[in-house]
Amino acid sequence: MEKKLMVLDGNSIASRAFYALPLLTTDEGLYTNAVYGFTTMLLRMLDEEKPTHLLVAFDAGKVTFRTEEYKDYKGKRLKTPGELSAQFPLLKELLNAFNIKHYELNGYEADDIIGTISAQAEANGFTTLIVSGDKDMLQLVSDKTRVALTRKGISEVELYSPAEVEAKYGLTPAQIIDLKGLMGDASDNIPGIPGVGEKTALKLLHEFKTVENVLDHVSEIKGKKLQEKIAAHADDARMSKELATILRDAPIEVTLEETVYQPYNQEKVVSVLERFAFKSLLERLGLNSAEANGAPVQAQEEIDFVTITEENREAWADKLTSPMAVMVEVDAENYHGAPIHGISLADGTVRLYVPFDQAGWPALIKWMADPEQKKWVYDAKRSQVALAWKNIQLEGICFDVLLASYLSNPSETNHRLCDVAERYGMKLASDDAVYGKGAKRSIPEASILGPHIARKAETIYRLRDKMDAALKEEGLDELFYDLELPLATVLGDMETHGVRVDRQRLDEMGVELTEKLERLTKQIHELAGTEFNINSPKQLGEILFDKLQLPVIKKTKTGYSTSADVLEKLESAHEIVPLILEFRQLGKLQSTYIEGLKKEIREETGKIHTSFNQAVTATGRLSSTEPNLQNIPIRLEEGRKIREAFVPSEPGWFIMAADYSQIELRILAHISQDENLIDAFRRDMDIHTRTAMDVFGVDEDEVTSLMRRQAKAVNFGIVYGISDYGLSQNLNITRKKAAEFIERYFSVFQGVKRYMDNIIAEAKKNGYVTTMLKRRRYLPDINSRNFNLRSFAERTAMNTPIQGTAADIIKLAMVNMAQRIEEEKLASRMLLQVHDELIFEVPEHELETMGKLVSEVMENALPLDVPLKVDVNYGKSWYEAK
DNA sequence: TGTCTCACG
DNA sequence: ACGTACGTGAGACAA
Repeated sequence: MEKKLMVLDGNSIASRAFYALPLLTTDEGLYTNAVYGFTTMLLRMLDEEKPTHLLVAFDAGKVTFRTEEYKDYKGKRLKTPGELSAQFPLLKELLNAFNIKHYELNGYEADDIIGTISAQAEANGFTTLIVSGDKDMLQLVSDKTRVALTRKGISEVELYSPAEVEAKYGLTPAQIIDLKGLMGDASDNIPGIPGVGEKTALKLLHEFKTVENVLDHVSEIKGKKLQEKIAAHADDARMSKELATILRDAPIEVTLEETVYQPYNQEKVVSVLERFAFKSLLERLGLNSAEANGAPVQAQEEIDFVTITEENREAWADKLTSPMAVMVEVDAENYHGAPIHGISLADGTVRLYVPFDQAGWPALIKWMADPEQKKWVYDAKRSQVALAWKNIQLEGICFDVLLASYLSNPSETNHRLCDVAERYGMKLASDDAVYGKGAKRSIPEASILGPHIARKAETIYRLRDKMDAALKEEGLDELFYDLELPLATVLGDMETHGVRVDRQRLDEMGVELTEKLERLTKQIHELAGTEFNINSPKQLGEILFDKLQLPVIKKTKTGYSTSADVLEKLESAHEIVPLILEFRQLGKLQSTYIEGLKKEIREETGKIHTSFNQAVTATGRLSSTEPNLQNIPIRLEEGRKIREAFVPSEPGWFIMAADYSQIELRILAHISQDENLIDAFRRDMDIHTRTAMDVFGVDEDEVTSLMRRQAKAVNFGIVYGISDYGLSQNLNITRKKAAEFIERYFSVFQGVKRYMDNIIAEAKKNGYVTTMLKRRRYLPDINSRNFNLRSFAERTAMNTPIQGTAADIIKLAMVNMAQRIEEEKLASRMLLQVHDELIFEVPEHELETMGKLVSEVMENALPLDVPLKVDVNYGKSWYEAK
């Protein structure tokens, strides 16, 4: 059998885990986050790699041969925090329980143990995988030895063979040492050459291969300053290289035979995991006998219910009461026109299951359509729309478990009924368990299906009071009852009505695009000198950067980046590049919008029926799927033409589009109370021009188009939670320049600055931020010691109240609009929402009324200290409504 | 299934 | 020094 050694860098992974995870403690007061993170990583790698031999290497003590040589080695490193160092004994205890060999050697680092054992492994025909968070390890990569580096804390690893090292750095593994020699390593206090960072070091190595060779050819290096620096620090470079070199022949006493990975004693492992309170790991290893092995399906309580038949239904008619939980079991993910298995009902005493062939039960039809009969459901819109396709009306919904769960934590992606139930201490079999997953999905026999659906209604019934209390507790009840719940009905009506799409128009555009794409394909293949798949980033990268030798601007995990911003920088480098950009643009139109949309036109109605998802985004926005009608092209004219195919569903009608102007910046003005920003909007100025005037200190007529463009980018940045790096990327300017813009912005808009500081402080204190309608988003990483996680949370804290309040406002406008259309008995219909705009179809004689009504309702949805402004346009298609 | 790319606000 | 703009969904490719 093939021998496979896995070596883990104990110190590196444990400290990565420590900084990536919150500081977990057990009841006894043990800190365990590093141990926990290390263990999950270990188990994952064991699972994926299935090694035959296994070793964990640790550093030993402060004094190593490297400190002897260079007293400042690791000199500036912050002391290991006590909360971390206390975890190493625990980690070793856990490794012992798992029967995993660990080793440390006085005077040497874990690196050297790893370097030595892997050298021995290579000599003995092993393949080796080294797991670490330290890039230095890449120098050990070879045909037989791979390195897995942790990414994003410890949640991912990136595997390196020689090819990946080459792809990422353009270096051989051995040259990694030279890289360190030149650039140094601040965390280990290895000096390198001052002023030489990764970019310069790579450039030098691509040309001269080694540190020694660089030093021998100083005079040939471009840049006088650089030459001087290198000459002055030649010894530093030599020493740095030496320090960075991992030993392959340390005097270790551990042998390969000792690292054989053997089965462990379950009792010992259980006792250690229990002491550390690693419940999820116990479960993962199947070690907490009862829960992990017993199927949850059996754990749920049996309930009594009656299945409605032709014969017994008369007797149950008067049991349909108010309130009652209703579960409409729809067969498919996409509920438009989908089959329905059945409907179950529960009111605490009565429990009914109505197979769908009994759905024509007159008492039920009447009860469902009666708005006075209160219904509690899971996913109101799904129930309403699926029934509407069967011409069954559902009214009177006054609780929705899905929406309640979403509001209680909009960052949660899983709101399945079974999981919500579990969070509230109840058991319910998952749909996956009952129906099967993927290819195995099937409808179970009636003796399983009926009880499952009946249990769902029962679960909804039991959840309602608890969830209602939870909503009130968090101040989310108004948002829920007055906004989200009524909105579900409005959205359901919009989806059911659908949008008329002119298939012929799409066909015509498709034919034109096909011709253009064929021409472009030929030209591109000719210029490349070979035929290849232009849609494959891999093949395209090879053509551009290997064959045609264009300069590499950016790389991805898997190879060269060929994204539009990279290609735009290469546009003048080769005539093939603009053709590829055009191919990409037209290809996207063809596949996603022409072909994609045509597939979504329903036979039954000749319309497209999207689904608005009301419970996915973390900010409170809607999203749209199958198809997504919130990303129909508009920015480029060729794409915008797609909108010509979106037409009214009645002859002679019009499409009307009403969009909020700068709603997010207006909200920012209101919540920050920035005087300058408020003034700008009260004067109804062009906000980007005004920003340019203030930031660049010029008069209105001196604002150039460049200045306005840059000011616009700054405004976007402000809304997103500004960072100098992000702005520099967007504007293609240096980070320093971007930082200057931001500083100048904040000196003029001091109220905005104050808001940004305050909202972050608030988030740190409360653990969440809120919108104007009290919608809440939790930010668990806001106090993280991991810079990346924390920064992300801070930007989110700045952005969410703005984006979320905009979502609140347009949702209010939608509910109000639907009500006004009904009250005023208008024929017009709301069709779509695209975050800051609403699309309607309107008969000619209602154009004037609707134009006024829409702007009135939208502008007054929520009064702010600045006016909200709405632009209304209409035309014979969505394209013309501009 | 994950990755890349790109469409929108 | 770290490595990023905020929020989405879909199609194509390559395992």
